[in-house]
Amino acid sequence: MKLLDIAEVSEKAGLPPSTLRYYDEIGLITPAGRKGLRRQFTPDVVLQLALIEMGKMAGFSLDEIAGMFGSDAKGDVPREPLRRKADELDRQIRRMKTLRDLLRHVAECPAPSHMECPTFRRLVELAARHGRTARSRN
Amino acid sequence: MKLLDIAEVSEKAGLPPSTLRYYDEIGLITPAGRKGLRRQFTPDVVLQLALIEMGKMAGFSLDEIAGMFGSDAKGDVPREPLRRKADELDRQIRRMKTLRDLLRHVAECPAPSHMECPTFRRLVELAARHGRTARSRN
DNA sequence: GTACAACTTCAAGTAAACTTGAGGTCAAGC
DNA sequence: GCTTGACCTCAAGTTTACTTGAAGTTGTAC
Repeated sequence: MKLLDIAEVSEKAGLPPSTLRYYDEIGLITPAGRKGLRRQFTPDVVLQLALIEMGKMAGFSLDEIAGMFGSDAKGDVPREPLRRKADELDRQIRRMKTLRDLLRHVAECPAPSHMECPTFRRLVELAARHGRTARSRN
Repeated sequence: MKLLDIAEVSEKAGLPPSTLRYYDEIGLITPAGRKGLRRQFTPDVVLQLALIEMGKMAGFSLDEIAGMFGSDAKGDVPREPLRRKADELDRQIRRMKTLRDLLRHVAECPAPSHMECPTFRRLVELAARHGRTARSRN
């Protein structure tokens, strides 16, 4: 299995080397080894990084992402938290759809101020309700 | 029209007063007036705040959010950027659905390490492709 | 066998989005 | 009319996620 050096990973993942070093430092990714001082990565790391990017875009912190996928070696990831995160994602997807509709509406709507447009208000109120049932304390 | 003081807004919006003052400071929200030193808000601000929260969860910065909804008074929001943001949201929604499926799969999957599970790899590769076509430089 | 480009470490800096704390103001109830 | 608690301002601190820069190391090509 051919190993990649940091520049290759950087190019394939579209992330600067400094970020990869940082991720290594905090334990999000781990080089397969070193050649001299230089980190050598397995090709899988590119997939891992894609996963990390996805997690970030979904609003999870690097810590949370590490919690989801980083705890290999133990073999046994905590399944219930994962299911809860998936549910949280579902709620968030719903909110994002509302926001998308809202943006499209605003781009179309001729009302002078958004807050004066009944369609706009209805959409925001809808979204607010979704938010309320979803997020609680912390 | 009854005005709300900061504590009432704070409670209705689920945000600490310090955040509301900060949002005021950066111009994201604007009190209708002051009673002495105290900010007085119209009830609409609660809806605005819900909107801001949505934008944040969708990964937009406060600056971007201000750009979407803050530029009232000019009457004329730039429509094309809004449509582009909506499109970006669509792509992100797709990625989040993949991530959700991924999480549900991991919660179910008996494979010792995720990277060894072919279903997992397929999903990540799928998502990576989505990401690639979506995000370019900046 | 030496040059050099690409790596390395480590400390410090940056940006966004808040929070905290000290010290001050003031509207409302008694 | 005075106390009090909720507000205020302003500066400084915090967290997350990186980036930058200085100074050192090393694999590869010549």
